[in-house]
Amino acid sequence: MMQQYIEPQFLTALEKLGVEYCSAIQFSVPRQGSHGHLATNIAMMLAKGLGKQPRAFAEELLAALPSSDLVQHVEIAGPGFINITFTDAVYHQMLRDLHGMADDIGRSQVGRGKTVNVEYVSANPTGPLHAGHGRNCAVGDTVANLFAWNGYQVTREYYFNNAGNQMNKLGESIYARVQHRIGNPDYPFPEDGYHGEYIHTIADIVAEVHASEIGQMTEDEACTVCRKHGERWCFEAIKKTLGSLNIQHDVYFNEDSLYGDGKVASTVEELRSKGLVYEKDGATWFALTQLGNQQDKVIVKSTGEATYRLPDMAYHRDKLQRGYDVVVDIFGADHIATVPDVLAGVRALGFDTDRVRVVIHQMVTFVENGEVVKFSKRNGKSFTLDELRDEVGADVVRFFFIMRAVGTHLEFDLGLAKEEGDKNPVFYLQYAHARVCSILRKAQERGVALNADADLSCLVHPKEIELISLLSRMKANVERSCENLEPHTIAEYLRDLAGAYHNFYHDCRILGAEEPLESARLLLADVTRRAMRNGLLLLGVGTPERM
RNA sequence: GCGCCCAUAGCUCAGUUGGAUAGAGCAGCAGCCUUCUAAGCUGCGGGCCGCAGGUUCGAAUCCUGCUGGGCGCGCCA
Repeated sequence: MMQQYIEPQFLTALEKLGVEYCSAIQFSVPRQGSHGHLATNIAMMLAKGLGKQPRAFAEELLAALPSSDLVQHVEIAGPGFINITFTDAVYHQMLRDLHGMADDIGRSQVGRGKTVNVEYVSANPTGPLHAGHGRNCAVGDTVANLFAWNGYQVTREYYFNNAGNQMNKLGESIYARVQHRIGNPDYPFPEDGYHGEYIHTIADIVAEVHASEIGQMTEDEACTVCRKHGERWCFEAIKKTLGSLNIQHDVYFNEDSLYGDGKVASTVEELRSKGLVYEKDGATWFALTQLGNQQDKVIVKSTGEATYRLPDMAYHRDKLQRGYDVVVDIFGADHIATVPDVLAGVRALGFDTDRVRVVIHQMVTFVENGEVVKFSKRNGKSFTLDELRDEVGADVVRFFFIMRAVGTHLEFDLGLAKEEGDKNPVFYLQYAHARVCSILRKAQERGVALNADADLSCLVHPKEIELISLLSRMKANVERSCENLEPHTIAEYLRDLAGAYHNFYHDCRILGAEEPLESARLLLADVTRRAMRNGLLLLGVGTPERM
């Protein structure tokens, strides 16, 4: 936001010097206060091509720079940086502009008119979500939110498979428990069956609902009944878990439908017509090596069933055909091997895979008291996302899973997560929000009204300027976070923002300050409240007004 | 053996797409509430940015090669 006041003047100066430069001038906010409010390396970037010394060229540039009452002074530093120090008037103008945005602070329109499909969670209905799924859920939903906050029209999609081996195992596992229940304790439990507590729960339901007829059915019929109950139960459980984390999908896409409407078959035929498919050992192979990948892979087994790669390609083709400008996949690191194959296939089918953006997040380790926690304390088996949420709360779940860069292995500290106080980073943000709300409430009680026309020129304290500066950068941060698919940068930004507010609050008395200071500070507090609130909404966590 | 990801303070991690003296939280130590929420703020200590080369005005960041860890490499998903 700040650079909009100075960039045109640099362009004018360059023009005056007869230097052609087409890309945007880079400005950055220096870490160090003594380096001014904004710095540019433009002189260093261009000096070499012009055969000049960076500092000498910077001198020429400054001489050609039109004067402005928004700029206090400009200086050349170090190897050729140009450091710009603004007058406080720039900050007052920015705060005024931010206030004018009302509840749109931090929103951008860079994606206006564009559509995006974000696919995430996508766990098959063979059981409740486990704690490790949490990262996919939180990252996916936050990425979807980021697109929405950048003006894109977003479709949140869940891809699932309710056919095949794993689902049959589910049905068989439930059926075995039903048999145990109805007086057949020796009925064999399937090898690699599902052992969770929930299988018993579903078996209870089946035994109750189908009490009379289950004994009459053939094993196959009974397993099918069990599988259907299992699927329904699991999906309900999954959706309930997601709902409790503030996550709702727009589309549940059934993999099986790709067989029904011929999209899987046509994918094979199209690839075959391009000479990329061959038969060997009774199976159908996809010639990935011809596309530069490491090895050819089976796409239809000798049994006639497809391997997952094939419907995956058909599915991605379908999403691209639906016309989304951007198609985003959120995958765990364990799925990494399939990505290049699927993309190669879709590319071979004639689609521009630049439209596909894949977010691969690394695995999660849960730690408590310095020890790795692998299993649930409650049942000694897998640790469910519900249990995690019950233990630490939905806000903490969402925040902890996105607070680290997706590319790094995440250590989820349960001890820290359960902490309801100052150590917990979510509370730090929420507390800042609640604190601003509190002061606005108090102002109202005292009859001090928020004045949109307040004279802001009295805001000159360094902590006030720093807070405004940070607020002015929110939109750019939201844009960059979306462009790079890096939700954690929002968490970082909000921590800085909360810190800047606490600093301001500590050093600058608001209520009771002499007018026009009181009104100006109150306005600054209110803008901070809305920015903080928007940031928390973007992350999908609560925005408490009292704590 | 091959592919992808990672390596930064005692611990967990940031690092503005290659910038100036590498930052934060936690842990440790020392301070700040008769006034708007102390779930806050201030200060101190703590570093061969895994190792070795290379690219250039300039590298934690880019390239190459090592070392150490994670995830994969199936006619499972």
